[in-house]
Amino acid sequence: MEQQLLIYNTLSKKKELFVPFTPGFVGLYVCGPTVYGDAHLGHSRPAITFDLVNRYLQHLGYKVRYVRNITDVGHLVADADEGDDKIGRKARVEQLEPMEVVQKYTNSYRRNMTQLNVLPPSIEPTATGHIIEQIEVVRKVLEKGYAYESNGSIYFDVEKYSHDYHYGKLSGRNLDDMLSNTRELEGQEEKHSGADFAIWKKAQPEHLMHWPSPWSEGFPGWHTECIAMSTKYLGETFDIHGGGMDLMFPHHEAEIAQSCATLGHDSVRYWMHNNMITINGQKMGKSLGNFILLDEFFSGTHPLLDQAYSPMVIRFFMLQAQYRSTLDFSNEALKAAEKGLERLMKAVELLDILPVSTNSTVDVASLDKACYEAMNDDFNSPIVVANLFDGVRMINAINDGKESIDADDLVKLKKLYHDFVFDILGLQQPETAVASQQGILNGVVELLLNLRMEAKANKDWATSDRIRNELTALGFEIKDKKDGFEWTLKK
RNA sequence: GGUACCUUGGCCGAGUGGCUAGGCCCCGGUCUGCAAAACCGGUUACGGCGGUUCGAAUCCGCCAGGUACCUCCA
Repeated sequence: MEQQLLIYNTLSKKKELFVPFTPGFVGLYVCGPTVYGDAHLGHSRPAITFDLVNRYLQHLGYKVRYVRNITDVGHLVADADEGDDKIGRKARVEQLEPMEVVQKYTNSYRRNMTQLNVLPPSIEPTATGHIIEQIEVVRKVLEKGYAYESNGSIYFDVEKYSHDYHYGKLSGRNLDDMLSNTRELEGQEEKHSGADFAIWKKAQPEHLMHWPSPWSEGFPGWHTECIAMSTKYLGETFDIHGGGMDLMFPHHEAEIAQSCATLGHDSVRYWMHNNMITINGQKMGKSLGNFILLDEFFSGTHPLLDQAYSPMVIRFFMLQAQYRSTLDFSNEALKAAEKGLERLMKAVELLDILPVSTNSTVDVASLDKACYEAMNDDFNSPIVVANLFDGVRMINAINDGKESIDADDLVKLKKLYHDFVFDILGLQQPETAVASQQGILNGVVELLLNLRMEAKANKDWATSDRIRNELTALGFEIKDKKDGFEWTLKK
């Protein structure tokens, strides 16, 4: 089935029909993390957003090359250009080699992403692995005349660029406003204009990370890594570039500038930006001190958290909001997501034991259509989830004998849930208890419940209630049936 | 100060000119010895004031409140 996918393009501020540059193939580039600390909740938003994009494009049959970089150099701390490199500073604080810092936090980022069931990208290039390519970008910008050297550093000449191209077209900014509003910062005497930005920085003696270049012993400046790596792996024109909204300016604006300056045209056809996560209505941010690490969510150790939340609850919680909306965190909202996910997953399990009839009283085709329509409308996952919950009611009704389904529809329904719940939304059944203990546990519980059956037969309610209540207190859920029982161990 | 966005029921969140998503919570009912689960039903909405329209949560204006970006940020 041919799907007409609409993607909201931040550049045009409109939903546009997605047509890949090369039929059947999609090039997807997403700004990854700067690895100088453990991943927090904010990192999971773009990761999950573009995992959804990646998964859905693949589901539609596209061959996707998904590139997500690891930034391990080149992001400066502090306001002025002469601040430290984040990685270098962290290395000094932790008494580590810079690459040890990089390795440590790359590992923890990948571990968290796996926990969230985020599929690994096809290529995960690092900035330090592409110094040569970045130097080449700087060289080309110089060659085209859109940069100048100043004391061993190279600056992008924004004013000159804006004569020939539109600087600010992505973020809706205008250069004159920017110039008149630019803060007076120290260390800018090397720049011709406040709007200019360094694309190569001469290293000061205290810098731990530096490389030789035609201009100085130094390190890449801002925004060059993405253009260098996206061009290398996806070509001079590629389909989708994603990232957080906070990167629109200056990062992505500067990427466009470097791309136009070196290639003479835009590289990116569809710009996608996920919105921010807020906590009590305020953005999470390192400088605000209100960010919660993913590991803290999974263990429930942060003071703001009432309890631990499993990675799948975090994932499901995010998918219940559209990626372009802000999403406000609260314990109440996460607990609601946890219960909802449990209800959804129970229904998915029921699919395997649903009674089959000779005719259907349910409309699987409409449900299927509604799910695809939601995804095709700029990846509207909350609508998909809502549709899946409509289906949960359908599944439960069939299980209760109030509706019926034929074999053909049941196959379609199973495929629908498999495709959307597992393949596209990327949800997983919660991990089961250790297998070796499972069998013993089953036996013990069955024994107790059989005793309870006997007590019930004798109308010994005190005994039967005691067994049930104490099992419930231990975390079991007991369901009485007409001629027996069912039980599950929650969590 | 400049620019952009947002304000939906107890909570989270879709929708974006008429047919009032969905989840969680709450209340009733069916079932049950009682519960739980499931199912059925119900309650509570579109920040305020104007305007356009046969009709506005949806379009326009003003006001109020909030958020983000403006070289740390996902």
